[in-house]
Amino acid sequence: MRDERYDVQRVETKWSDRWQQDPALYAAEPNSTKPKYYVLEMLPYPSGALHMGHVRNYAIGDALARYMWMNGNNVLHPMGWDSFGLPAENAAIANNTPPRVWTLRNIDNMKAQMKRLGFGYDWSREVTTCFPEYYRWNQWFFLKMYERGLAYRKKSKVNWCPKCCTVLANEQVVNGNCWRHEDTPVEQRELEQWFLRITNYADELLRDLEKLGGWPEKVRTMQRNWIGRSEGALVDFELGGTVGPAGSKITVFTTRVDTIYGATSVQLAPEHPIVADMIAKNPDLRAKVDQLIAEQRKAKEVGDIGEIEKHGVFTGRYAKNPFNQEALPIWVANYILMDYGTGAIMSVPAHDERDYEFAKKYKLPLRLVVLPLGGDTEETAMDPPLPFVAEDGLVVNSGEFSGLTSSQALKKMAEHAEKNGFGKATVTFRIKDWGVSRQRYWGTPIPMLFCEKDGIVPVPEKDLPVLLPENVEITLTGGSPLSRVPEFVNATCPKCGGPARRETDTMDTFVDSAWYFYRYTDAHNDQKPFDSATVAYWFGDRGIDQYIGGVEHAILHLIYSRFWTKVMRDLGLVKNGEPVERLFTQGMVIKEGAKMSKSLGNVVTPDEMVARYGADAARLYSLFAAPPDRDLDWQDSGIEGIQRFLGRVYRFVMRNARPGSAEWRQPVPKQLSPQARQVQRKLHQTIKRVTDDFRGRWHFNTCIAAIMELVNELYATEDNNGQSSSAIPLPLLAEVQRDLILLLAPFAPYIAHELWETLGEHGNLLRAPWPKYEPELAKEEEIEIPVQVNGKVRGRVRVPADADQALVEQRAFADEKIKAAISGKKILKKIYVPGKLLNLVVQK
RNA sequence: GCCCGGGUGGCGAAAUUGGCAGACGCACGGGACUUAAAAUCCCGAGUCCUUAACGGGACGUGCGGGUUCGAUUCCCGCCCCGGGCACCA
Repeated sequence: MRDERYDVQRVETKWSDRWQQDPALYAAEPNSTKPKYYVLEMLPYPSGALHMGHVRNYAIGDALARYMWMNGNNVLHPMGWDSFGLPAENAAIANNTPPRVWTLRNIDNMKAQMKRLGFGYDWSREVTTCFPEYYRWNQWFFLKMYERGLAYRKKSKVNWCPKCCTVLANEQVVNGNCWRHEDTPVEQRELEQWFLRITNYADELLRDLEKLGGWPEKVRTMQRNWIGRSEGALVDFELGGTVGPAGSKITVFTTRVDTIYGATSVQLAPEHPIVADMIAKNPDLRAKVDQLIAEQRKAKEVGDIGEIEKHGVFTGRYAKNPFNQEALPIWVANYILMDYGTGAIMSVPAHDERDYEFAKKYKLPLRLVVLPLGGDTEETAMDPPLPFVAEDGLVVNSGEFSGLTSSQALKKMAEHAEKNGFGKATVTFRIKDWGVSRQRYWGTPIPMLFCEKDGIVPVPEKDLPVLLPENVEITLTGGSPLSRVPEFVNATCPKCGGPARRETDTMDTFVDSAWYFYRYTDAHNDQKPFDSATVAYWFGDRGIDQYIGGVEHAILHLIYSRFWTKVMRDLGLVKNGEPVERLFTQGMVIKEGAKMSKSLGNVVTPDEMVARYGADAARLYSLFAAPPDRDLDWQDSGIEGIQRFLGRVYRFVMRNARPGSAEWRQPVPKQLSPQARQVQRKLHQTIKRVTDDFRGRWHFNTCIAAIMELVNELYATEDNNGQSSSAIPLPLLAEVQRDLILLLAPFAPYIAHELWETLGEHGNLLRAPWPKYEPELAKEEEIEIPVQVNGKVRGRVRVPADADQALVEQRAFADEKIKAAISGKKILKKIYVPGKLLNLVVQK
């Protein structure tokens, strides 16, 4: 009798070895006539080892890829390594190992882990971003952008992380701290930096979010906030007196120019350039302004700039409101930010919360210039509670604009300002150009030269790649490590042949991940980043069919990728305007309600799980324990249950497979015993549930639960000897086992392959057709209808599935419990929901 | 403060269109097998009250209201947890 215990390690290593000997197994097919499907999981940083979050991410993607293969698609399912980055340099210092060696060792280890976990990737397309074969195209794109004015150099205040010893993009600053060092405040430094003009695309990036119906609303909202489009007007206030250069003026940005007659002061950011001029003329101001700057910096560092106590100082100067020629006092205030708008505002205390608070504190006048629109009582209309900030209202006390609504006035006043040369309607964005220079070694060298004679000169395309030199001494201080490598720095100017100095900064690693998924389609092209026709095949008009990753990349990686795609489209390289059609963001893996971390000692590692329970169990549990979009609380006892379930599947098949029997491949008889019908019905209901979820909401936890129910049903047919009941004809027993294995295959490929063989199947399981759901066979013949009396269930009746109301009522009225519940009461109403329930409403 | 999620047994969760709340799994209890244990198989189980027992009853999806024959599901008001944004002018 074949009833051995499931030897997970034996079976999994057997198949793992077989799969590795067959590289074509998971490869996309060339010249395929099948529909294409591109499923992608976010590539990992090779930090050393996979964690459970990776396992969950890849288990979702791999299940989908396998489902798509089984449904006859030509699937592209690649994997790669986001392998530039600072941790490699830290490790180099700590272990005295070159970043390249450390990185490649990690890749080897993580790749072995992935293979052991059974993820089906097309390794022939593997992309490793730290290889010159890849990063030369980063450099190529950079040159293309430079040609088009999309890459430029400017001196600017930048975010500097003292731990990384490098610059951070705005996106990499979290609450004033470094995104990698959450306890390290970012410093401001003035540096010459390379920027990519993402702001050129700000409007399109915002607009196209509307097209991304396959993205989570949450991610779209985050991007919308990040882009931060705001319509308003610029208005010039001329400076009175002699401060500043002759004829100088302060330009304010406002979204509410309709309230400009209510302005009672002008407020400047402490770091506004004109403040420096004022200090020069009036040194008494310096101490106070310095204090405001300090307050602002401190608040930014702590991350509560939103709660800073408002302070300000009057400069003693006045500026002229161009609408009514009124001289307004100029103040410097700590709640005005230099990096938004123009760093200057007009203060309208009657119609702005912040201005109101400030004006109250410093006893500045309030002037009401907008009243509520009709509908309000006369009294509140004339005297609304202040500040009155409603979006629309009636403009009053505003010269020729009085009587207009706010929305009319916004337009008219902007036009008026433009006609008279002191302002215009404008749009500002919160998003800034992407600073890509990093003063680090382990990244893509920026392909630029500095020549004393010719200035900034791009490296000619034919000289790419600019190779990252080996054997570079790495320290975390003193700026770019490359600047200390003379062989690298000293170059020849391609224009004049004279000496030139090479750019020693490297690129932000988000450049690498901004376009890597295009490279997978044509990973070995040494003439171009990729062949456009090949990309067109895999991306279609709308991008990657399904992208899966963590929500932590909602703005950084995903906004850069969208930008890069639009640039490539404008370069004529791709046709799609967006990189990703459908995006899925999975939840985090936590343990005992907390993030897994070494300090909490609650880390569960994939290696440990594979060794104890096997890859199938680890994958299945990570899909079973919660719906994939929610956080998953890892419980060791939970994975034990999955292990038990896999053992049940294994033992059932080992006991009931009869591939040698003559009947094994016969068609299932039409006439079946009730018990056999029950099994057949359950099978088709299960096929429907699993298939529907793959096509729809991806609640794999309920798919797996459904498969468990099917297995429980099968166990219920077994007699005491562990033999399936003779009431189940062999052809049906064969079919239900085959389909069970097929349904399980996307989630637990190892056991599925093993048992597929046990069932006498020799073909490739990955290409076996997905089981077909037949509604007729899934149908119940008899159903139970709950009968309610006044909304409470008082009994149940069994009726044929197609019973009409009359029959249900007849059975209900014959039921003792129902009779008792309604005896002597008048029936007011009968509600019958076909196939669902009968509710009798009786007099109380 | 604003915008998204979420709140259901001892625990992870399910209920897809307003129709039997708690599928599936964990932990737990009982039984079978065993010299014994492990493994395995079977059975039980929301809470409370009641009954010798079979059974019966009430309550129950964060809280308070509402709509409805009927609400975990829809509406209004609140509380708590997680995430994002935040003097953005």
